Amino acid sequence: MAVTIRDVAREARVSVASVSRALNGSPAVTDETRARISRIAQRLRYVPHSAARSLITKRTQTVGALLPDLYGEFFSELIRGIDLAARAHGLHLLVSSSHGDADEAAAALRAMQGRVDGMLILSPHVDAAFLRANLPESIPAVLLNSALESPQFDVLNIDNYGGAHAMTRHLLDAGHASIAFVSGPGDNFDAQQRERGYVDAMATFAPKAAARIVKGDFSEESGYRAGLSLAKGGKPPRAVFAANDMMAVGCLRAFAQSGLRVPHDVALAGFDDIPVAHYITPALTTVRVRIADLGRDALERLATTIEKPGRTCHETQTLGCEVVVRASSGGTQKH
Amino acid sequence: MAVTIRDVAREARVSVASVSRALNGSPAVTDETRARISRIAQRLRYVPHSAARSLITKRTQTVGALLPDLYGEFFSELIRGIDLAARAHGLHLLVSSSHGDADEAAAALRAMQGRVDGMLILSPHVDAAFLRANLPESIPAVLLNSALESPQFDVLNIDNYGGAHAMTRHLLDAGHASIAFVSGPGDNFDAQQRERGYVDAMATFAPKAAARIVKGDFSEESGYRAGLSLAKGGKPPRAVFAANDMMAVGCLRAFAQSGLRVPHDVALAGFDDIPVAHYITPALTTVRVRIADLGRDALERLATTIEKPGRTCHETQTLGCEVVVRASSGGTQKH
DNA sequence: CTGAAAGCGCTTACAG
DNA sequence: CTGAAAGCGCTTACAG
Repeated sequence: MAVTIRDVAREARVSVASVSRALNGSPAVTDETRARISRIAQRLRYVPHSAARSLITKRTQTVGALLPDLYGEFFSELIRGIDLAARAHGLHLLVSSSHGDADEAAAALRAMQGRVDGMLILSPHVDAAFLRANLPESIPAVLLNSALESPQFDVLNIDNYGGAHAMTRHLLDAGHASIAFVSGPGDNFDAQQRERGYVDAMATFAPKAAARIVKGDFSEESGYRAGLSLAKGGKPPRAVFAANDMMAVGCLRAFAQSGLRVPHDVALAGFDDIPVAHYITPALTTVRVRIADLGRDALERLATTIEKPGRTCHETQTLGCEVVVRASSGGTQKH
Repeated sequence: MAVTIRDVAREARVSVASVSRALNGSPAVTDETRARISRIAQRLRYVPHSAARSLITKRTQTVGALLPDLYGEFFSELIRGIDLAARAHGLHLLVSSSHGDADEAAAALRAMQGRVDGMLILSPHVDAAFLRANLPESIPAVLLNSALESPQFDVLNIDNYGGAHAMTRHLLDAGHASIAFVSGPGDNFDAQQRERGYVDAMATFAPKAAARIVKGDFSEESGYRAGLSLAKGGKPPRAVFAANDMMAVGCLRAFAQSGLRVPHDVALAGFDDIPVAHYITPALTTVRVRIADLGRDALERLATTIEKPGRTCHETQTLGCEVVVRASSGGTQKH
């Protein structure tokens, strides 16, 4: 049915070995033969059977991305960055997401085994024990946004701490003496780091002002509730720094409803720089994370590891963030 | 290195054939044997080599998604829907995007060949000739949002026409007698359909009012320019219907800058219902497209075709849209 | 430079 | 119910 290497060989009156060599660029073939074989392969629309090739080369030319979810701008940007870099390396991309719990993530990891030459893993369920149990040692992997600091793995993180630290400092520098923080889910790595950044910056640059933290869970709704509680409290802070943009959007709604004007009565800042941050009124001051770059860098690292399996030096790398000042913190409205 | 079926067979003191049968649920194996083999396979962490299996079964348990891009909410939602359904069917998902031109798309199609059991194709470069040249007849495929109406393929479209028609009618019903339309790129299938919907609805329900079309290209910037030209024109329309939400956002900016209040002076509507539509002020009236559902339906169709290759009846199906009334058209603000 | 042959790890008629 | 054997479509030492 499908045309195989034998069909090409027969047509070209050579052995299948020669066809293989010619098409794979082996030097042990005359240019003339190669040209003739190539022409015939093209005419026959021969495409090598990837499974057969994988079986013998032990390579699939495919990388897997294990993600907890596919919802929202963060993941689409991440995949975009990965995909772009994968194309550049001639690698296919297998995605697997929607893992509600550790068992599902483990199953997904197992299902990918043998189908990929390496994996990009971003999952809240991943810890050292999970990886030992579910990831064969032999398969190259890069962990994204992981608390894990093991010499066993390559880890690529966003500088949540530095970003939050810088934002807190920026708000203080802008003259907002009291800053409240709306935190993310307690078990979320990003959320923890951002909170630490806020707390430390407060301790360093405003040692007299008390840190004030209201709990949220990254959802707009939780930001709304946090905003209401801050607005109703006896003494609203001069600035509110939400651990992500969606909660900042919720705060904004709460403040508007409570008669607090942003930035006049209270400055507001978020984290992530999702598109909405730019389009709401007032535009949201936030910390920009170059998510596509994260995906690209992760793939580059993985590709390197795949190509040089001998390399044993695994490192943890952190990608910088950038404070973006917009109207919500009273700064100049920048694009 | 990796554990193979032979290792399991040796350990269980049976033939590889029995291991294969036991693990694949063949009835020709005693429950006892199966249990023992399963236990051993598990202990050894045996995972069947997918390439070897594919080579003989001619199945990869993988579907490919060919997309022009991965940028923005539309594609992330689409992939999310596809991924969810794929998981449910036990299928892996290979994504391939970023095809700037027809040649790149063709190369991507070829590269996927042999790696997937079927394809989901969404590409502006795809037409009948392209598919004839690059898609083997034998491989099941579902086209998304394609102008192609061929009995050769399954096609799944969004009801761009119906949605635009309904929105236009809604605006007219709400009392906005003059409606201007900001069009999308001329060569874009969605854009064409939306424009047709607007034009036809105007002709039917407001035969005396002239249709008024300003060119855009789906970008926020083009919407901004269109908005400026409408605001500056001698007589601004009572309502503006942009062919997508991003252009509506641009219009809003232009109107605010020109001193036109929305919805008081001019009503505004978009198409897509991206998240931003909900969060801008005033919230944007728009046409909601259930993109994740589109992805899911497409995968279901593909899975059906893969499972029953005999089915020759290919059909074109259209997914309905829904008018979402928010503050920008003066309607009740609905969530 | 070219070919015959082995072998990658599976599945599945075919015997028994 | 179980096993020996063929074969899926490739690549790559090994000879020549």
